[in-house]
Amino acid sequence: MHISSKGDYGLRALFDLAQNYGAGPIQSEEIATRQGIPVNYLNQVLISLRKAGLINSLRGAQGGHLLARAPDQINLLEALTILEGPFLPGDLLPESAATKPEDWSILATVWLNLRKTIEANLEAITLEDLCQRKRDKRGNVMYHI
Amino acid sequence: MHISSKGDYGLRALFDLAQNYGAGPIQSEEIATRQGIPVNYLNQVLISLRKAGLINSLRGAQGGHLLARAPDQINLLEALTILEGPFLPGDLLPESAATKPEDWSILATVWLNLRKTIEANLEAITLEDLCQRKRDKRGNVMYHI
DNA sequence: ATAATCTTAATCCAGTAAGTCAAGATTGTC
DNA sequence: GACAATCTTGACTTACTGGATTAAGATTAT
Repeated sequence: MHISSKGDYGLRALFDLAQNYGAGPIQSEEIATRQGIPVNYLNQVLISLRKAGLINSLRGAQGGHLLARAPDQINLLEALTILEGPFLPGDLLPESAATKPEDWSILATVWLNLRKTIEANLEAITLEDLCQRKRDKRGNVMYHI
Repeated sequence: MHISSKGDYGLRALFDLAQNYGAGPIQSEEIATRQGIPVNYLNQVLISLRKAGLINSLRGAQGGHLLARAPDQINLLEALTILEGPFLPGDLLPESAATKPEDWSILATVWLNLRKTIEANLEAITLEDLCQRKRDKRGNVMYHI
C-alpha cells in the first residue's frame, strides 16, 4: 500500500506549476531541476497529465507546461487517480461477487468503505491549499529568525 | 494503491478462524477449500501470521490453526500491517528530510495525515465485528425468503 | 533555418507478486 | 514402534510492474 514515484513526481510537478501559475509556460527541464526528478521520466508523467486535461503544453522555443485550471480547481484525488489509477481497484469491490466465497462480500464492504474515506481525505485538498501551506510555513520560518 | 492477494487471503483466513473460534484447530486445507485459496500459498501466509503471534499452529494428526486471541482482540490494522507492511512506507514521510527539495515536506505532511486516517479506519474494525456483520446479514436474508 | 522544446516508442533492468513443488519435520493414533 | 496426517521450509518458476534511459521525430518561436 504505497504511492509510486509516478504519483509522487506527478504531484510535485503539479505543485510546482501551481506556484508558478500565471507566470507563463514552465519547461519540464526547469521543474525537474527544482524538484530533483529525472527529466525524461518527468516528461512521460507530464504527458499523462496533459492527456487527462490537467495541464496544457506549448511546444517550440519558450514553450512549456501550465495548469489547465486555477490551482483551487484541482484537488489531490483527481491528480492521484490520474497518476496512480483508482484506489483499491477492481476485484476487491462488491460488484464482482457471485463466483466468490461468501465471506468475501463482508470484506468487500470494508474495502469500499476504506476507499471512500481515502477519497474524501484527498478530495478536500487542492493545489492552492498546498501553496497556502507553503506560504504559512515561510511566514513561520521568518518569525523564528 | 491496492491490497495484494497476500493481504486478502490472510484476512479471509483470519476471518475463517474467527468464525470457528473455540472449535479447536482448523486445518489449512479446510480453510483453503472454504475460502477458495491455493493451499500451498495459504500455508506461507499462515506462517507469517504465526510468527507475528496472531495464530497458533498445532502439528500432527488433528492439528491445525487457531487464533491466539479472542476475535474482538484482533483488529484489521494489526492484521494488515503484518500481511502487507506499513501504509505509505518509508521515504515519503517527514523523517527522511534534508536531502529532499523544499516542496517535498509539504506533501509529506499530506501523506502522514492520510496514513493516520487509514489506520484509524482499520483499527476500529475487529474480527468479531466481521463475524457480527455476517450474522446480521444472515438474519436479513432469512427475512426475505 | 535553426535551436529549443516537447512527443513517442522502444528498450532495459530489478524487484515483487503469485504460486508451485518436493523434501523434511512433527506428532497423534493404532 | 510404525504409520499417516499434517504442517514447515526453502528453492524455484513465471509473469508482471515500476522506474528509468535512450534515441528519433515532430512542432514552433525567433
